[in-house]
Amino acid sequence: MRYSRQRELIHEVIKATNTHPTANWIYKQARKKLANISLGTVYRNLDQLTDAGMINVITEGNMSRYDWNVIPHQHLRCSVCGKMSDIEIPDGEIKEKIKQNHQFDVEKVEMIFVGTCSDHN
Amino acid sequence: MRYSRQRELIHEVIKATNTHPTANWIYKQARKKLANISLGTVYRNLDQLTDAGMINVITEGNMSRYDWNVIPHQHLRCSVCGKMSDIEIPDGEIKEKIKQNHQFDVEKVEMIFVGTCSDHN
DNA sequence: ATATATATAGTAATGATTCCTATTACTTAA
DNA sequence: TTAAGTAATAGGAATCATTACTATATATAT
Ligand SMILES: [Mn+2]
Ligand SMILES: [Mn+2]
Ligand SMILES: [Zn+2]
Ligand SMILES: [Zn+2]
Repeated sequence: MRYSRQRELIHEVIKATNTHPTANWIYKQARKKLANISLGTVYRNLDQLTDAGMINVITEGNMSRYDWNVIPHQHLRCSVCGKMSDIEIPDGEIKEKIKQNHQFDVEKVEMIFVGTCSDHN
Repeated sequence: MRYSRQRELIHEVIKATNTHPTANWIYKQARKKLANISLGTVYRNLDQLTDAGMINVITEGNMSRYDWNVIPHQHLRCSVCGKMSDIEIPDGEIKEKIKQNHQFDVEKVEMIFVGTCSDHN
């Protein structure tokens, strides 16, 4: 994967937010710095950055969301405002139980807790 | 929601499999009994059955999958063969901790454990 | 049996994502 | 410092899941 200004910019955009943005949001931000970057380029680089382990992708729902935080963690999604926030859940014990009870080797854990965030009391 | 032969058939198709099928798979099965049922009808009824709590929908990945089992449970997805199987994870304790630590009311828990199933040893 | 409203089939539209291709721009080695 | 060689890009077309539209059909209450 050789250097490109576009990929660096896309990575910077993702690193600058905690909102778990969509590809289109990243595209719009990137265009502010590089007026004619294309949406295809954004998608291609998001895939490459994901494959390289430099970002994470969250595939729940009808649109993928991207995350600069590659340390394993899980998410709370508010069904009222749509905000997605981080939560740490230790999953070593769960993985071990799944291995024992189902003979299933867990590589990746995806938990989404849908509910109402503290902004709506 | 008034009776229709199409909705009954769609529900029957879902109840007859443990594969967590997609809308298109359900459509193809349904056509075997009702040759000109339309895909739009399948989608509309899947939504209605979901809203009525008669089936569940799994929204991980790029296609929704449907589940006759409405008792809360979670899923293992094999990245080799794509098979999706059920797993029971007690989540009451997790929900309580999320409430205390994040002031977030969890309504729905979606966990997917991606890995390798016992068919590939 | 009739009226009313809901559901359907068939088709068009949408929206996210992927694919295609001529051109551009990193990178490496003379 | 050039000049390949090749990976990456912009722009646009294509794909695929899902949703919207609409004229017709059907369920259900009276
Ligand atoms: Mn996160
Ligand atoms: Mn299930
Ligand atoms: Zn909220
Ligand atoms: Zn498998």
